[in-house]
Amino acid sequence: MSKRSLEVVDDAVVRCCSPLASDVLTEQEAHDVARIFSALGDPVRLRLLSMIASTDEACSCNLEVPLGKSQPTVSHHTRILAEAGLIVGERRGRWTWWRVVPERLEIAARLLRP
Amino acid sequence: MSKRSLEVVDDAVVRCCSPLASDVLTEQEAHDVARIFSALGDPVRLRLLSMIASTDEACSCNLEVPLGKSQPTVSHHTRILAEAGLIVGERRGRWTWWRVVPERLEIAARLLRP
DNA sequence: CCTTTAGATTGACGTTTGTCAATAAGTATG
DNA sequence: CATACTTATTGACAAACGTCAATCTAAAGG
Repeated sequence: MSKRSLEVVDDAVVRCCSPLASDVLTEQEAHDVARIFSALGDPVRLRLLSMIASTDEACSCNLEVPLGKSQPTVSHHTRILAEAGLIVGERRGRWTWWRVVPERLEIAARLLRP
Repeated sequence: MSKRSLEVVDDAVVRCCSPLASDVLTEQEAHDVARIFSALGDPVRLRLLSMIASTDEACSCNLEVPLGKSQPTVSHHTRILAEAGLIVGERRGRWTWWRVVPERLEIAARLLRP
């Protein structure tokens, strides 16, 4: 695991993919995109992501309460979203500010819709 | 569990949702959409889906070999995709023919891209 | 320094998931 | 019916996941 948990761990998928119906995904492509979708495949993470997406930047300190999850749990989920490249965090002073990475969402969207 | 495993189990999500950034997802919305994304969140299922999407209809008999998975495993994955509403299966004679449900993919896509 | 605060990490736990062998169920054909 | 064939289901098992209490790390302010 990377020393800095905030960065995108796997960016090979940036070049991925044609729409689902165009070509059969290779195992590598499928593996890479599945990482994005499985990060999206949890209700708590989806709400987390929509909270971050609804503002320009969101501080972790504002996410815990509305989610109704413990601080370690929120941290766990932000980590997974970050490792999937869907959000990036920037530490400023005491707080970490999160924002979405639209290009990353676009990769997933492009697979689902021509 | 439904008696007929081929039908869509949960279609409440058909009305879902605005793009991620528009509003914070409710728990119910998040739960419903997460079901779609988590069905997409496995490499084998993604390849399965892209195989089906690449032809009008795909027979299970043609999926096993290229996937390199056992017959029960393929059946398991088609079931999960079907329960997420992403594919529907129709039994014709000995074979089951699968096809994708584009409106269902569209629900997921609309969440990711305005 | 010391204290406080925000966030990450660790460890433990029960649950869910992906996989396959074995078996059952449904369908065509002799 | 009996047999062969295709798909679904069951049961088992290891691996991965979601959760939280406890702990650690890093930053700010006195």
